[in-house]
Amino acid sequence: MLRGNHPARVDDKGRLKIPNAFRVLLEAQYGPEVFVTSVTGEYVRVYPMPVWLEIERKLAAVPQSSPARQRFLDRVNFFGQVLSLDKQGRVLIPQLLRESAAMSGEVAVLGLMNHVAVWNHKRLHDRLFKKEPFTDEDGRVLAEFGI
Amino acid sequence: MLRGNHPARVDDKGRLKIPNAFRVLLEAQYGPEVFVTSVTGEYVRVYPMPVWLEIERKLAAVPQSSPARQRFLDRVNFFGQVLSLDKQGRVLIPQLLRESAAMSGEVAVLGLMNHVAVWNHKRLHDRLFKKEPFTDEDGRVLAEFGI
DNA sequence: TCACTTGTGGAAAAAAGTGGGTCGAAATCC
DNA sequence: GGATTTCGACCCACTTTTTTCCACAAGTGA
Repeated sequence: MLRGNHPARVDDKGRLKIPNAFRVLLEAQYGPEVFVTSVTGEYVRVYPMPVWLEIERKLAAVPQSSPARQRFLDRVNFFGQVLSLDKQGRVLIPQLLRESAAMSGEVAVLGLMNHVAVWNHKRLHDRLFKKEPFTDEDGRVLAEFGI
Repeated sequence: MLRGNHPARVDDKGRLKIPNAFRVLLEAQYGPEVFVTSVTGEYVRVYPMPVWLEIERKLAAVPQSSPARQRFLDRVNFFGQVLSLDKQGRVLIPQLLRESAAMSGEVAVLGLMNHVAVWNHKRLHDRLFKKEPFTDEDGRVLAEFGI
């Protein structure tokens, strides 16, 4: 299970090094192939191929796709691509994603159980701590779960 | 059960020595793996892995995550990492936490039953005695509980 | 004082991450 | 169509970081 944030960087060629802590788990459990995509273009998600196939299966099982669901799928496909890790454990982020999701320089690779999300570090930090400052509501949640 | 404050220090390499009083209890009851995180970046919490998994389980059980709760989780994940104690009973605090939570030099390791909180000593002291001076209200609480 | 535990610092080894270079395929432009 | 450029795949070598291990210092109690 993938958890926590391992910082990484996207180099000038657009290659993202998957931090080893994640890479080892991913490869051991799911193999070298991944599906890279984004819904909003704000950040990128990297799914191990088997996990992505399962998601696809679920989506296909829905009998009549609503317009919203259809649009969603179109978006995912617009940005989507099957990739595999190179010998150094890197994936080449497609140009389209690099631009919209600001995949360059410092990024945060977040473990989300069976896949990872990749954010431009600054973008995520601003979002979590500047745009959305700590509130009383947060305090309540904190107390509720003892975190 | 972990209680009280054991001072410790974070060395130049960012390694935090878990005071032995805590370490022995932690390892004996939960093993060497911990989840280190923070919500605000102000201070750090170190959970034995089994304890953290239990919290995760509880969080997952909440049916519809509110935006507040989701944001909260994102924050925890942003600062989080799975680590394990080395042979000397130290954990390497991730850079991100070292910076935001001022994890260097003297720190206070506070026992909170099933996990510990780690504060920069000065920061905690200032907070408790300068920013939040002792008030009549405190006196009342003190009397109420006979502390 | 001596044995023993706890905490500290740092060297050496191993692993992880980084930066390019080359080559071939595909796209682009005369 | 042929020359030129761009881009991605693959590979190699270097640098940096992390881990592991060892040894010593300080503190404690008998």
